[in-house]
Amino acid sequence: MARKQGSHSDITGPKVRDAALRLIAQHGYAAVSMRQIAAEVGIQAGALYNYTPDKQTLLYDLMRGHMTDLLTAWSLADQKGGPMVRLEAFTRFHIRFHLPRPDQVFVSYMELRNLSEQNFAAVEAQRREYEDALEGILRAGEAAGVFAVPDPRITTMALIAMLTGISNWYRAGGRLETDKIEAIYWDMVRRSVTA
Amino acid sequence: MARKQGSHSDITGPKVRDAALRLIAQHGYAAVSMRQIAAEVGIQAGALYNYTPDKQTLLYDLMRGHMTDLLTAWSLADQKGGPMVRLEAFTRFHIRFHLPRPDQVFVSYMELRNLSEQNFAAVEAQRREYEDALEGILRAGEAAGVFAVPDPRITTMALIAMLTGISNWYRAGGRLETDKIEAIYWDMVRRSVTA
DNA sequence: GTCTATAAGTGGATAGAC
DNA sequence: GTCTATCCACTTATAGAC
Repeated sequence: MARKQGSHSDITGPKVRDAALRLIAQHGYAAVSMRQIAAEVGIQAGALYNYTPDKQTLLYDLMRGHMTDLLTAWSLADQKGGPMVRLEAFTRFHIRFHLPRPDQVFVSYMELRNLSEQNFAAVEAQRREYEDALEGILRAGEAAGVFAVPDPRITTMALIAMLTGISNWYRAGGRLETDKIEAIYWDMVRRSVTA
Repeated sequence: MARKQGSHSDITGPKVRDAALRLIAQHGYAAVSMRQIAAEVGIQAGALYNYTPDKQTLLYDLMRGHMTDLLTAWSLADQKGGPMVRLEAFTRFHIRFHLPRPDQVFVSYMELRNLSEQNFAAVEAQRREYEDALEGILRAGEAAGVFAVPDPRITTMALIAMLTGISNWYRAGGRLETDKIEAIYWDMVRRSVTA
């Protein structure tokens, strides 16, 4: 189907988000200008405002979208079964989901303070929902006598920090395959919650 | 000893660094202006340049100073003894050093990308030195048969991420005492490196 | 949908008076 | 050592032509 010259909203929209994500991950939200994003896309700065009402909303959409993707993917990956099975599923899921998305991880953990109060609250609620998924698994395991976890909330924060920290050093094509990384971390997670 | 009016370099210098640290931790390096820092100190923006040649150097001094303090403190806290003793010392030291310094931790981990290439290399070398201290303990324990650590480098990164992550949720005066937090994390660390 | 032009304001940094 | 005043590059966002 023929399309009018200059009408590219269906392709330019994603390009704007991609460029914004890459540039913000590299330089930070405050350090990136709308002109830089526009230049990366190949348009003028004014045209960006066809795709976002303002810069703040652009950041919010990136972070909100990442968390929504994460929660949706986990709801599909969550296993039926005992706490040990579910904890292994969570561990492997977290690694597999985050490793291919270094820019999203970086932006989602570094730019929280640049969200407006309302936008921060919304993203924080999503993060809490994800943390609660792990905490629920730990509590189920503690109740079943499979885990020895004196403080499930603290252990949740400790495990998520440990797993998310992979993104600080992992580089695609590096020394270790994803499978090997999963195995090493699952080993540590399992040992740290069992007596 | 009498002092000339308006001559306050010995007190203004620290006030500039304190204000910069607090503001950068809260809003981010790129989002904080020299005018804001000056206002926080109670001077005009131009006077800041008596204490730093430029904004970049101010950030570098904060991060460099924090890492120097960390390395110096660890060199004093490092225990003689077996790997288990030293690992516990490292774990408790890391927590005790970082918890009272939330702003330094935040800035040192979030603003790396805003350092110039040279400044980044210098800070990164200090961070590597600290990581290597832990890695050395893990390797000694593996060699002695005390630990079961298949990949000491990965375990180093995992443990530091887990411990540093405390700063993401810890608030002074919260539910848990520092001693209790130390105990919970040392328990997890110990279990995760032993078979 | 994209462009050019522009409004209105802020950024880091410097000069020179005191 | 601190001030005021200033330079000028750069910021987000909008208006209106095409």
